[in-house]
Amino acid sequence: MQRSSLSHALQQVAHAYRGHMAQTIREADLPLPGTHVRALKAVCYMEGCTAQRIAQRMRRDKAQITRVLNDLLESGLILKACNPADKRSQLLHATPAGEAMMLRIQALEQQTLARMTRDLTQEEVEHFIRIAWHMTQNLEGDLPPDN
Amino acid sequence: MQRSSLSHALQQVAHAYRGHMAQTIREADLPLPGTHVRALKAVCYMEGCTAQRIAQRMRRDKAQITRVLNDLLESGLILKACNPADKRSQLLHATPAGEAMMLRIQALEQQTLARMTRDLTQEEVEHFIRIAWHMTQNLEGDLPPDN
DNA sequence: CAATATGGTTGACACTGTCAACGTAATAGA
DNA sequence: TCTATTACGTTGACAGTGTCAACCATATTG
Repeated sequence: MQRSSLSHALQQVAHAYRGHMAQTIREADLPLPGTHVRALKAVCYMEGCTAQRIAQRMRRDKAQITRVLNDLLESGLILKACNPADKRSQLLHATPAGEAMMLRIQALEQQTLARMTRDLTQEEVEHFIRIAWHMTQNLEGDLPPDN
Repeated sequence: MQRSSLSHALQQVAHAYRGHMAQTIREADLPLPGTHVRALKAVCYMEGCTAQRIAQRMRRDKAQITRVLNDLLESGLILKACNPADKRSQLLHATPAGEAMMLRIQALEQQTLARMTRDLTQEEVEHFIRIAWHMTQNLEGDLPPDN
C-alpha cells in the first residue's frame, strides 16, 4: 500500500487545483472553463499557434480543441487567420479582449498557485514539477519494448 | 512564468495517469471507469464503509457516489446491507466477484505505478506524495479569514 | 497523376463533476 | 413529547472533459 497512495495523492491534488481555479474564476465573473483557459493561454504565448500545436501541447484530442477554439472565437477572445504556409490550417491570435482576459486569469492563477505553495520552498516546488514531468514521460509512448 | 509550469505539469501527469490506467483496464477487458475503481477500492478497504464516507474520502459529490455505487451493485461487485446504527445509511461490502475484480485491478495499478516511477527513488516518490498532500490541504477550506 | 498523409470539422458517445430538490431517519431543543 | 433542524441517500438536470470515427480540403510523396 505504499505506492498506491501516489494515485490517491495525485488525483486529490489535481482535483483540488481544478476546483479551486474554477471557483476563483467563477467568483471573478469570468465564465471560462479550465480547458478554455489553457487553450487561450496557448494562443497568447505560442508563436505561430495552430489548433494542431495546441492539441500536441495539451495532449488532447484535436476535436476537443476545435470546439474550445470555436467557443473562444464566438466570445471574441481570439481570431483565426489564414496560414500562408498551409491553406488547411489557421494561425490563431488573441484579440485585445483575449489579452485582457488572459491577464486577469493569469493573476487569479498566480493567486491560486501562491496559496497552493505558500509554505513550500522554491526548491520543493521545482522538485515536484520535475518529478511530475518525469512520471508523465514514463507513461508516454505506449509501445516501447516488447512485453 | 516559474510557478505557472506547476499547473501544466500537474494537469499533464494527472491526465497521463488517468489515460494510462484507462487503457490498461480496457486492454484487460475490465470495463470499469476510474471513478468506479476508486469507489470499489474504498468499499474493499474501508471499515464500516458508507456512501457518505466514500464521498468524504474522495472529496466528491454524494450524488456521483450514489450512481457509481448503483453501477457496482448492478454489476454484482458490491452489496448494500442495513446499517443497524442508522437506518438512513447502508453498509457496503464487496462480493467475492468484487474482491476478485479488486485484486486484478490492483495488479494493473501497481504495474502502471511501477512504470510511472521506474527510475525514481523511493525517496523521490514519497517526497512527491508529501508535497501533493501539502498542496491539497493548502487549497482546502475556502472560508478561513473574512474576505 | 494517384496514393497517402495531415489540419481541421462534425457527430456521437462515455465519463466526470456539481447543484437543487426530495424522502426518510436521526437528533436537539422547547 | 413534539417540533425544528440536520444528515444520508436518491434523483433530475446540467456543464464540462475526453475520445473515436468519419469526413473535406489541402499537402506531400512516389
